Amino acid sequence: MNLNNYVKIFKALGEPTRLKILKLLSIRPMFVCELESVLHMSQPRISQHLRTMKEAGLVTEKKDAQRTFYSLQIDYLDESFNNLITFFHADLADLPQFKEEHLRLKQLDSDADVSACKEGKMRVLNWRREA
Amino acid sequence: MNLNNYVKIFKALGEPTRLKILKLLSIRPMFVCELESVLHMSQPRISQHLRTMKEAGLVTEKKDAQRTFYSLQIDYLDESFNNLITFFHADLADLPQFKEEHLRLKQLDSDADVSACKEGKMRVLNWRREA
DNA sequence: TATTTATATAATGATTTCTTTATTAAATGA
DNA sequence: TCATTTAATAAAGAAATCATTATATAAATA
Repeated sequence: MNLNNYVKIFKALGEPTRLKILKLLSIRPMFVCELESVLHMSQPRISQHLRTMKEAGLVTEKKDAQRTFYSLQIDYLDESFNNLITFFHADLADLPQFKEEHLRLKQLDSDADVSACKEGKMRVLNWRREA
Repeated sequence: MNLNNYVKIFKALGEPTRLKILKLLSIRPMFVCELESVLHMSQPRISQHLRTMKEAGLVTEKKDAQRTFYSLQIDYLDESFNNLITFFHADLADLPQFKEEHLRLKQLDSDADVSACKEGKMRVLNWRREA
């Protein structure tokens, strides 16, 4: 899983209306109009949040005639949590998206001049002054 | 833990720059200037994101002379994940913040007229038409 | 077929978020 | 003391997000 995926999932979770919807769906799958009745919120508001969560993979939908039935994907949520923890435990060298950062961190940890601020003497090799 | 807490934590996680900072802090605690060097990002940008994450409880700081040393609170992250899963498994009746929703859901599940849209005949008791 | 129902989508405005550019503050060192 | 280093904070503008109102679409029903 890449960074953008995590951003999508956690951004979807970081909003009070969406958390309320998810809590209700944790009880049982529901139609949009049921969420509307229980939450006392407008239908577009609920539909738009459901779309965000669908795109994040947190819910799935199933059409039933003109209604739409939404289900919480608790397993995907759980898996995403585990993946993020794994991501934090991963070696930087194994994360292609952190290639540059990995190189610079190695420098920082090995090269006294570059590590600079660690010794309180950042002077010369500050990247802000390069090119 | 209440809803606002979850919002803070997940909002903090749902942003690419912050995820990158957290990944670096997962390797070892760092000074702001180290993050700056490794990420090649401006100091205020990093400091502001660190503040957001500190307020969410994801990182802690320790002053060392004029520098600040930031640490990832991976245990708190893990605990928060578990808490959210527990929240989703909790009985609605046990969540004071969902008192109204609990009542309305009981109605929905028991009262044919109110459950309305489930049967495809939402007509009379739509909350939008009340008062 | 015309109307109603259920939901999605679009448009708008208000608020929030993010980044940059200053500025401030506190500790260090010449 | 005066300049430098490190980091926090403030101000400002651009972009994204959220809720509302309005509209569109598609299925169900009268």
